[in-house]
Amino acid sequence: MKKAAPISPSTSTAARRPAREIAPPSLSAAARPGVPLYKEVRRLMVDAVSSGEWPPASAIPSEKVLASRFGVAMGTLRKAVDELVAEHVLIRQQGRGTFVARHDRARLMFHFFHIVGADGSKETPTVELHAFARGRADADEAAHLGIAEGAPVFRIVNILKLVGVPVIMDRIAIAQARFPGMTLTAFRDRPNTIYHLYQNSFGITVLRTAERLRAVAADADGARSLGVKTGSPLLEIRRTALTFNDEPVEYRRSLVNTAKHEYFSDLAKTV
Amino acid sequence: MKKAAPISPSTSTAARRPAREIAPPSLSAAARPGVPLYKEVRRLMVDAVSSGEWPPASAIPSEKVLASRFGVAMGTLRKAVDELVAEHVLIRQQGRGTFVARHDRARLMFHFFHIVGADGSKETPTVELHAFARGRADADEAAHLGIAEGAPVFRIVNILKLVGVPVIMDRIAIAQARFPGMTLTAFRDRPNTIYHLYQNSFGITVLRTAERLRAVAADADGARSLGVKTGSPLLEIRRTALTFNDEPVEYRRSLVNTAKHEYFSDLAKTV
DNA sequence: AAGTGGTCTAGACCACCAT
DNA sequence: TGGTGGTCTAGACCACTTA
Repeated sequence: MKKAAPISPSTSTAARRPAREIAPPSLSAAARPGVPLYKEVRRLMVDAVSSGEWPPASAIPSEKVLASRFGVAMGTLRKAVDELVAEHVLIRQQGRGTFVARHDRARLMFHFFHIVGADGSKETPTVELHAFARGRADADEAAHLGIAEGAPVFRIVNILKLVGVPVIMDRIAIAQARFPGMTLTAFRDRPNTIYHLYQNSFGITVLRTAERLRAVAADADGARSLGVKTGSPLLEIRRTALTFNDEPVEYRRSLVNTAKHEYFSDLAKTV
Repeated sequence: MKKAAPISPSTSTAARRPAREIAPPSLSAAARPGVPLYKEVRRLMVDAVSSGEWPPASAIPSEKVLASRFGVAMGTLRKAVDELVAEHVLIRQQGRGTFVARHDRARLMFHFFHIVGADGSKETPTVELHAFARGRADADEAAHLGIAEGAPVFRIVNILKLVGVPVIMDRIAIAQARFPGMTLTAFRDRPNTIYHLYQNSFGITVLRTAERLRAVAADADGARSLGVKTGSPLLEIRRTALTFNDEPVEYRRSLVNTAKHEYFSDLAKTV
């Protein structure tokens, strides 16, 4: 076995290790008792991604190389990669390699944009920045961002238009501590999606979201922004965007005019 | 190799087959070219479940037995089972066996009931049957049930109460052809959930749902049923419930009073 | 003690992509 | 042609449940 740094053949919890590795102390990362080897490999790979060793869109080393680097068999390495592919952290491409997932427009639309036309068609919205301000987190924002009440935040208001008609008003709150140096111009002039900006300029990758929805009556502000009468029913979405380890990074309150659009939830495969 | 009925070592598409199986014709089910072996195994297992050979809650044969029965290696068999477990068709229990998933109350609440309190807590609702009737599918129902307009349907109206307060009005439509012999009493006196009734009395297992949400103003009927004023904002959910092969089996329109509750969507792991 | 699923190994050949 | 991921094999030992 010419492997480099076997993670940890130590505990008797995981499956059989080769006999010639009965004793050697864990070299790089000690696996805790009860944790399968492939989970430990997975953790090391998440570290490599979130630390920036493997930046977005880059190709990671081949499975053969990684198996050797971690001192595990191909099957074990693949099981770790399988999980990260399922969570959209990595993307496999047969014949080409495995890549760190990048937040491009297609991914945003597919995974994080749930408003569709009445016929189920999904259009890309045009985004208009209406406000960018510094402030201090209120209780609601603090709770959902996992920060202290009164901690400094950025607040952004966007109006999203579909086929020229305003349909969604987004009010976004992010912690200033997580996005140091964020500016109005960075936000306004970004050539790509907002999650792409988070990822490329601040090293924050949004992996999943939790959303809570309710029907509300339009207040004066919402009514004006979306061109409906005060009191009209609007769909309110409160979204928390999460990164690695389920850490919250963005809190977004959206108002949606569902007269000609709707929210689509495909609680699909393998939830 | 003392395996029983190797699925199909025929085409050169899948990976290596043992040399001594170069020629033998496919015995039970011919795998089509380009289809991996484990997908074919998976298909056979789905057949066994949906045909009733493995009824709900029953233990399926052990992995060793199944690998032999299908003439594949354990790893291949496990890959097929992995998928069905991820889709909640099967449930693995270490040391006990693998079982066909059953529609009990816990599963309903976890996978198919998305209304939570303002604090995120989930309570089990009490269900009141308000109407049961035969009718003919309108265009909307026909489209979502995959049947012809005018085809016979059952229509059920339920009021769901949380802590004694009516919060949800469900209007359910199902094709009579799929639920022969369905009666008011079967519906009213079921000791378990409605999906449990579908599964046990009609052999229909609901696997997943697609939901479309919008905010609407309460009409007279909805307002009366939910105890709110006409015109109040209500959350409308239109749900299509699907079984194997994504066949629609139930179309449900719900109205939800989201004054003190909300819809929770955890577009979580591995969507 | 026997049987089940859970993890892991150390390979093999295949399909695909880039060169 | 060489390298990548995709599939598959034939085992092993471990952890857990049940009897």
